[in-house]
Amino acid sequence: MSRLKQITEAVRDAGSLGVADLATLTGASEMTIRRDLEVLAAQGVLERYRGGARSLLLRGEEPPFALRSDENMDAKRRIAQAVVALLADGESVVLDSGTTCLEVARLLHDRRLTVMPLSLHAVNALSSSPTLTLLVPGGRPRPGELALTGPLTLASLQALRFDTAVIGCCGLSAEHGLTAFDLEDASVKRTAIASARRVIAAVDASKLTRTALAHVAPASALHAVVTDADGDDGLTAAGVTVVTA
Amino acid sequence: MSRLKQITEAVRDAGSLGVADLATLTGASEMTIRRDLEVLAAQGVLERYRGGARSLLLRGEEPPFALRSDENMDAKRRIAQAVVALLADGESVVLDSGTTCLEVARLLHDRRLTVMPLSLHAVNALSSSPTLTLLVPGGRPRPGELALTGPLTLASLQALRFDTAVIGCCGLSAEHGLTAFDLEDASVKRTAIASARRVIAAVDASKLTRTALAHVAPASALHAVVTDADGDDGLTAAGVTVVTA
DNA sequence: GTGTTTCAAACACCACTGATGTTCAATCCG
DNA sequence: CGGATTGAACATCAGTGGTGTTTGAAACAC
Repeated sequence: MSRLKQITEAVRDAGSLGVADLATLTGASEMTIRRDLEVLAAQGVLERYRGGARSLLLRGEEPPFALRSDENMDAKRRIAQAVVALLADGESVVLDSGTTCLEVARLLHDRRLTVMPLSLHAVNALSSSPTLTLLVPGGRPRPGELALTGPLTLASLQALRFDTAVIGCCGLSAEHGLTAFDLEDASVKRTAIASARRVIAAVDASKLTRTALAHVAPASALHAVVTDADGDDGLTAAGVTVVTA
Repeated sequence: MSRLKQITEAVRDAGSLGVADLATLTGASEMTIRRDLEVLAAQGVLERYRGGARSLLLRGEEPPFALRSDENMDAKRRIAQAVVALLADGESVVLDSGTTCLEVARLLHDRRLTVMPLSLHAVNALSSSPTLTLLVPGGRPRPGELALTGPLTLASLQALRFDTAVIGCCGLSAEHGLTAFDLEDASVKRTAIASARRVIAAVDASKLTRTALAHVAPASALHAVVTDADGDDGLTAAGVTVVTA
């Protein structure tokens, strides 16, 4: 686990912590801790005060992208591999934001597809590909996440029809369907789903038990769910194909 | 001058050249030359054959972005500084693609503005800014250049009204107005100009004598031209304010 | 105001990365 | 077949980013 994440969790659990405590905890020098706290404060994770920092992370809120990106890497990579196996050459694909979908993007680099990623991270991962046709949606990128949202994004999606939508999410259950932390994001996901003939959800197992604030779509809107553990949770009963990577 | 550019020009001037010749010319080893040629072939600059490479660069065609980006850096930076000095806080700005405008983007990082860049390079330069509101236009990024073009880009521009358009170009003269190498690019620039109240052209002196294929707008459509040398070329007579950086 | 704590800039250090050169076996072309 | 060319593998080296230490300044407590 990276020191940044270690600090984030320690401060979140304690509410607030001193620089010296964090130095002891991590084994790093106080100066390094200060530099880390500066980074985390810039990300909005916590708030500096003289001598320490206090957490700004609320329950039910998502930790910032930079801290999630290297979490569960192997699970995400396996899920991504299973997802790209479901895509046929020549297809047009809309690719959601999030760390799991970013792994999917990395695997698409040499494929022959038309892809519209909904996050600038994925756009950057794909912009050097000579083989695929890249379509960038308009929109306002959310800081850190770089997920595109807003009316320009919705308009870009509504102007097109895709063969497949690959959707990541923050929560998925048979009962509550697909849910997201951010309202704007949810509306983008909904529009992406509406403009695709086939919908694949890429969800690591930790999301299968969670439910987030914003409702995106019922589980029945999904054609396939790719996940890394066999916690089915009644999705098969709801008529969804569950693929275990 | 970078070795890549040196190789590009040598091959362009000779039509084709051997690996050994290039090694002697640049002072690098043959292996390094081969690796360079591989890079340049991937950029579409030249074509490999056993023992050497042949140029693919036509006259009147633009060398790829990666080779232009470090050309005339100081001139570009001075022009960019003069351009940002013309922008007031709170303004909404559409920022064209190209290397000069990328320098402008770098200087906007800490300003308070609303910016829509027309190239992914500029988007990346600005995506970490906490102070400005970044709007990404939709579109298809052109390889290398990463300039956004196509109907999605035009639609994004037409949906908005900007205070100022900062436009780069490939050629500018009082007689032929603003011109660009790429037809799609020209249509994007034209739309950007049409959706802005004020138009600033950022043009280094080498462009003031050149004229490219695609017509964008007459010189009279520009409110100000920022350039690095005082080669006026009759622009002032055409009613354009010329700012020399 | 004074003393203590905390902070940030400056510098040194180290690991790591990316670019380059060298070697050598495989490959291509005449 | 034979010489030239190539690309893979390894060694080397400079540049970079992250970390620790020092030191003077700033902030806080009294």
